[in-house]
Amino acid sequence: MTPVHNADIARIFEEIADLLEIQEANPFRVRAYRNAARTVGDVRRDLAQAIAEGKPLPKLPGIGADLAAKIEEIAGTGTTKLLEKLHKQLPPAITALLRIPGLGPKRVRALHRNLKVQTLDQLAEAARAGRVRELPGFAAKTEAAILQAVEAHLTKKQRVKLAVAAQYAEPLAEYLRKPKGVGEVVLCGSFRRMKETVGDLDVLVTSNAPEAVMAQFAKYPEVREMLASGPTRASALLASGLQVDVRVVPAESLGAAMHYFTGSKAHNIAVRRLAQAKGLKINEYGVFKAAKRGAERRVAGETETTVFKAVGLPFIPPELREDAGEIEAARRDELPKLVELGDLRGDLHAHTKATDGKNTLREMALAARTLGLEYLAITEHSRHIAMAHGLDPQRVAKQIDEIDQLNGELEGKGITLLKGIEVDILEDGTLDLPDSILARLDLVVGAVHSRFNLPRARQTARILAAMDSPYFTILAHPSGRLIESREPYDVDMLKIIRKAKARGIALELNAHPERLDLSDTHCRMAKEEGVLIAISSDAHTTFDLENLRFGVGQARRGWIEKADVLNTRSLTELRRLIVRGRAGESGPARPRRAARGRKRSKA
DNA sequence: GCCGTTTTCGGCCCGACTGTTTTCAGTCG
Repeated sequence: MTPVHNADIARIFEEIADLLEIQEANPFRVRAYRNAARTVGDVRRDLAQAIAEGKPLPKLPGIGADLAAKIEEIAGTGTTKLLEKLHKQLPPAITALLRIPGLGPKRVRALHRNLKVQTLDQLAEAARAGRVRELPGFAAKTEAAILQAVEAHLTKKQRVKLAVAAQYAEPLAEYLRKPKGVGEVVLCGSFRRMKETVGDLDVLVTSNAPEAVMAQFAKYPEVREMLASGPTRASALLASGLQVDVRVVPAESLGAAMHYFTGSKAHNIAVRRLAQAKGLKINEYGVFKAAKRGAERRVAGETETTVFKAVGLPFIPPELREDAGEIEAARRDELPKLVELGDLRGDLHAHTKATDGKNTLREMALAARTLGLEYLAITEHSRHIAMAHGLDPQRVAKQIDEIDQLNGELEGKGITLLKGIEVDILEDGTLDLPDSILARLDLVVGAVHSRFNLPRARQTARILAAMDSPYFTILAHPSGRLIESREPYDVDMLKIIRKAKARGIALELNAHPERLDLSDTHCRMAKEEGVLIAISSDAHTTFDLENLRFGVGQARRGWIEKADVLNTRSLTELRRLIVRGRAGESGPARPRRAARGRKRSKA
């Protein structure tokens, strides 16, 4: 049997939920399985491994005796009798039909019962033959929509990277501000939460003339197709393929609507549950208290702060709203004070024309100064990266001289270049340049750029070995993933984080929108272990320096505070921390302390 | 299927839009 991971258990619970739903089982039973899937999927500890080691299953919210037993069963056998039973009653492939927009459990059940549809292909076939429209509850229009959706599903669009979504979202928001009567236009949803990818854009508009907003939206030149359109709400597909949902609310509901449309869904559910316990109801128009004879009294909703206050919480920043412990932390008034872009005093990873960058040393230095940074580390690739003209020791020495000279010219101008390198970690864990040259640099950023598919143990050992170098300052893009296009390499991140702690090494949060690596969960892990994060642009052009804002967004999602970030330090303090790291002291990292806010109770 | 300093039974988040079963179920976010 292949090893069972938490994601496997989660997938089985999801499948059970889908199948039960098609069978019209008790919806709360279905929800219990969906909640369990999410909970298990988010747990950091490998449950099957814990069970194999004879440890008791931790108490997880929403997992009672029955589901706990099923987790143990899946851990032991890779499946559960309930799923097998459901597979005998319904074709396994049928759950794929639920992924088609417009098809829920009721319709899937009808399609299966009456047309014997079991797969997406069979569904497309039935729709083309005009058999779907003959079912009660379906008609020609529905049939056409289903057919189109099934065909589109085969060329499923990827989620859009945050930085890409920003390019579409910001001009649209500007456009929607034009009609008369418009107050605020706020981009909500996962975009506001700074998630690394965005599924669709949620745009909130306050206006006393919603028709004008809807009309304006319908005329937006980038709208390819209106998917739905009512007096206060509309959805459209943009030419870019991005779906946009626009919602108009009165100004007095702005806070409630912002909270509602920012999500996450899990966070909203948790907050509404709190409200319910206080006899309150929250919707996108406000917070309401039941009054006499079924009437309702509005008690909050103008701003998000009033919404949170109504349920007894301080304001929770959008990036934390994942129901990942933020509500518990808020209740105890222990929310982190999240790092902000303005807290960054330098950038510790950048390239120039000497390798694969596009700008000169001077151009990069001046661009960094323009952004208000006090220092910028130049960290070129090392010789192993031939295609990027990686530097050999002679060229590193030459750049050291150039930087010294430029720093002399820039003296007193508010920007200092640091001499660094992005040195390759070779397959055997050695570094791509000799100590003699590394010793002459201000900082050494180590990175994996090859052999991504080594087995977990070897990949981990490789990186741990590299971190033994006394010059190693920062581990660059620690997981190696490229969002939506390359999976992270298989490593034991906890071991790496603990090694970083022991050696006084910082972990990079690479702010490039393709990477955003560390992930938010690994940021939290690093923080809990007392390891500092370097939020770095990995700039290859002067423009790239502005990507730092996405890195900060990701750090905030990872509960990172100013003090957790290496490059919020002054240049003097930074140099001191690096020297301590070289001395083998528990360098940049600061003393471990209790995690602020209980971790997600599910984790 | 889970959960409980108001409960071991009876709750479990809520409203808009669409198409069609003309008064509302199904789906979605």
